[in-house]
Amino acid sequence: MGNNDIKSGLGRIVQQTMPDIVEIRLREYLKEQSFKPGDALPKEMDLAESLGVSRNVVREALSRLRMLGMVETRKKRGMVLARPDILSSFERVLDPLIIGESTLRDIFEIRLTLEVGLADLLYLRKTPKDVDELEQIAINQKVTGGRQTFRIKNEIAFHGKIYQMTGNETLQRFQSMLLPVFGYLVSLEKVPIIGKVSHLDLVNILKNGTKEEFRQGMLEHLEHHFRKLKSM
Amino acid sequence: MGNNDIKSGLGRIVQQTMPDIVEIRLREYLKEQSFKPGDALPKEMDLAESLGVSRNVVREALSRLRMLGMVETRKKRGMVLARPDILSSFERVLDPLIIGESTLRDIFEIRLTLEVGLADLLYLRKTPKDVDELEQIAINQKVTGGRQTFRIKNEIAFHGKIYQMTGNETLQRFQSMLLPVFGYLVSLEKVPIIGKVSHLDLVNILKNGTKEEFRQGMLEHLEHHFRKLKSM
DNA sequence: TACATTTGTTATGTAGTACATAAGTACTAT
DNA sequence: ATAGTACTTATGTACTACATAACAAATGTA
Repeated sequence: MGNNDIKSGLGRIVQQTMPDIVEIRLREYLKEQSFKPGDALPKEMDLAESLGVSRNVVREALSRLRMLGMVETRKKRGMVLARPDILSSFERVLDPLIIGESTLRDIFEIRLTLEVGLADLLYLRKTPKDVDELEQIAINQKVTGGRQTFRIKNEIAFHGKIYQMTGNETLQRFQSMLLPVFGYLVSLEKVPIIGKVSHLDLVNILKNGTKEEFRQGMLEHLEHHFRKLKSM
Repeated sequence: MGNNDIKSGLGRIVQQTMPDIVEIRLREYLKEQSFKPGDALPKEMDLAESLGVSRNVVREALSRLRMLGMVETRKKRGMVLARPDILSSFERVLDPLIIGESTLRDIFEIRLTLEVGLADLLYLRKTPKDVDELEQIAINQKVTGGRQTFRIKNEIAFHGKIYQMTGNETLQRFQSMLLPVFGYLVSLEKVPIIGKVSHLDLVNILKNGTKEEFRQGMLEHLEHHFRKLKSM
């Protein structure tokens, strides 16, 4: 067994520092006291005193919560619990160069899973206007044709539009922040392969076909990706 | 137009503090210099001097990156860039009591989307052993029967097992950290409704049926949830 | 020479003080 | 009563000091 196995199996023992502890305590405190967005928090000095640490440490912990959007601070008025944006924290660590290869593949699979599963939301919320716009994108692709950069841009536009049509804002933002990851993966491909079902085919299904047909169509559109997964 | 519209439309102008700026600068720095996991960072004092800020500010920024798992610090050895766990940062802000209602619904939809789309991965990776275990869970449910707490626990076990069977670790962890959210949503339900397709039905499809049948089965299993979405 | 122990150096971790700044609050004058 | 002023207070930033851990070098011993 190589050294790598040990590392990934055990992970490093990280000595908890005071800010770590204070961060956790603060989270617990906010929960226990069932703070709601808008409520005011005690001031830094009081917290430091209660916890028996320096103001410095408290500030580090607060800085973290602030970064996550859990609290906002204003001079003199003190701190207020806020409603964090769940995805912004996610975005911060999502860099294809930093995250590991297995995670990269996981994320790719999740995308495929989502797009095949999207059919129901799509048929629930799609509007004729949306479908028209999607068609325009698909047509544009056919016109501009093969060139690589255009192809990728259009690919993004098409699939992005589909996510947007679901009316699920979180999903949409999730997809948009995954784009760099896919861009990275596509750049690794040497020869771009085109699926059996084209974007225009998908649009036509959306116009006249059923949910099941769309799912099947999307599946075939993405099929070569799934084939690649099989061999991994 | 009510005050609420203004608030949600504009959002608060947040004055950027020095730690905010330093955090961003550090990220840029890491990217530009194309640091790889394991590489050593400059020491705090050097950073503070280069950036023209106090060590305090640098430490706050570093504390944030440390929380996200982007850097690890060890006494004397300095800091090294680490491979962040993309989901742990996510987990920190995922509290059903804090996140807004619309986001809650979005997440719920994402779960449904995922589970319907899972079929392909599932058929790609499932083993007879997995299917047996899943069957056991489904049988247990039938035996223990109706009691509420058991029912929920079993529901979690069943769907959790399915995620596990996909072999996608990220997906699995994602699901497990969403559990509190669903627990919260279920607790809001007054009368639990059972889908047309039971867990045992799904197991049988997994044994003898096709991917398409499974997708259809899962869809009907979750159908009452989709119905609820329609009326929102 | 090889190994164990001690000492020293250095970078991070924590505490504490000081002051700037912004945002309320109370008070005053027209 | 309103406008303007002075005061108060909590956060933001800087600086100093020292504890602690980890590595490095030097010293001592077999």
